[in-house]
Amino acid sequence: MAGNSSESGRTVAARTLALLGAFDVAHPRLSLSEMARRAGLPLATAHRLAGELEAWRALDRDEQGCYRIGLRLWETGLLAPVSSSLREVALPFMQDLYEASRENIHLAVRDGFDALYVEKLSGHSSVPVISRIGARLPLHATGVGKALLAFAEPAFIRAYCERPLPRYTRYTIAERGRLYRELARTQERGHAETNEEMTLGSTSVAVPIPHTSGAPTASLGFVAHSHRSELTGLVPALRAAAEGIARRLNESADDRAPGLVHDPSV
Amino acid sequence: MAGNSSESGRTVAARTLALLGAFDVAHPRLSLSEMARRAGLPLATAHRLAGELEAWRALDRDEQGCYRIGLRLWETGLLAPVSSSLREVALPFMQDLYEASRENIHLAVRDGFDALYVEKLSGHSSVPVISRIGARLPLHATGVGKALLAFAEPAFIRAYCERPLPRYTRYTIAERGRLYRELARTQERGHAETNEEMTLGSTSVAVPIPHTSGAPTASLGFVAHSHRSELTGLVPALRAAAEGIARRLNESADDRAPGLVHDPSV
DNA sequence: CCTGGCCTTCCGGTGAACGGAAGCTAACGG
DNA sequence: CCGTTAGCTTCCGTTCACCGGAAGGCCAGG
Repeated sequence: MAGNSSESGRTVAARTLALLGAFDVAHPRLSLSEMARRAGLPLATAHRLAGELEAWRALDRDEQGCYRIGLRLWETGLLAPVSSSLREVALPFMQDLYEASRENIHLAVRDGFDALYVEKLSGHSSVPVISRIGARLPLHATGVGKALLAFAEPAFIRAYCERPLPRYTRYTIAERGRLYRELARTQERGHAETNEEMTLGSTSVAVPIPHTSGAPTASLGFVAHSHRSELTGLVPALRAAAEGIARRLNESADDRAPGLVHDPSV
Repeated sequence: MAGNSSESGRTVAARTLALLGAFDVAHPRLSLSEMARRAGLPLATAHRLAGELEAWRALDRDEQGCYRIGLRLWETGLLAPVSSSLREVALPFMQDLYEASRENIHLAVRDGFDALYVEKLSGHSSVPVISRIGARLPLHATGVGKALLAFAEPAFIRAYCERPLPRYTRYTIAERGRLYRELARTQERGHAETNEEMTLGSTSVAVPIPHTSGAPTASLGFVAHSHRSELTGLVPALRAAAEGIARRLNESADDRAPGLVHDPSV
């Protein structure tokens, strides 16, 4: 920065992004002071930068003057491949699965050490689940998570298991050795299963969405009440959908290769 | 800025946001040079700022080095009220409507002079439509758009009609006087209808989602093939859903009022 | 080997950015 | 009515982060 910056070496861009980073699921609505405190910025600086974000509509203000994430940022975020490609392709398949089963359906990708939920369909008849679009849940205790983890590169699996494995219920597989065995079984079967490992009373199955080269980038799964045990019967349908999604994803990737840049407006 | 800035008066924050603004639906994937050109920035500047955006994961790079919107920006965008409140509340109602009708269902809000599509459900049996989550379509030629326009403040209606009204098909109501009459009829009926006004072969009905005070903030509508004329029969279901959504939205707004800031993590 | 397109790194001058302090507004209580 | 508190907004002199032309790298195509 310039001037009497208290903390040298922090760029304007980084401070601006820190303001956006002050928002999270528990804090989707912040006053200027809260935002400044959470971003670690002096009030006057936060005020100036927030003004610029507001002008671009990355932030909005409600009647009380509190800041919220703005429409333009939401719109821009929709351009991320995870939404514009993956979600777009997967949604019709997920609706088919929903109509056939009436159970919760999740689509997740791996991001760092988390399963990131990209889409979720659920009706009134399905079990209420804690997931939510944009939610991050652990790889070792969810169906979609285990499907992502079991088919990841061995080095990643090892790295994941080295870390502490939080326990959510008494059924969570929180011991390294048991998790390795569970992942090996998942690889053999070709699909992941969970039983009350994240939430008591819920059971799930999931399959990876294959990728042409290497580890899967996404996974697809059902969650239901644990007393309904026919979930494994839905695995073939799940696998067919996953393969359909993979095929469509590769097609659109090929589309892109020859032209490299097709830019109608320039 | 500092230094030998060619264009004075443009702040770093504004340039950073201009880089994000270089992306749109037709350009979700940009090389550094394209991004710089579209943002109106010198290459070296764009390179530096893009590096900061990438570090925060507001941008990602693919195998070829091209930039795309990053996961973190997508995640942050989900915190916008339009997604975290409106969409979350409306989705179960929309699924009910879909199961009962098997038609396309749209949820839109007004943003400036556009209808902004917030959510869309459609099955394989429904007509393919041009809408897409995040799409912007005109207020005078779509069902959800007319529902938003007809129940807006009179001053806004006048301002909208002053502007040129683009024509999309020979059925588009592109004349000011006819549009006024159509909006009056929409107000009396309490719901909007369109007939091939945006797309030949498609018809739609829509209702506003009432707001405690003043103009509706959102609207909900069906789109179907125009030869299926029973769409008006679905209006009561649509209206019931809109009222349900409005009630749930007001409840959650009330939750917020007493505590003003309920912040479990601080 | 040369050429063209694109990405990345370097570096010195300078004006945009910084943030403490003061002013402002609103709500509350005595 | 006025003192107090809490939060937002504005002001302004100092200074260092930013700027971007230029040079260097890299790759593919001729």
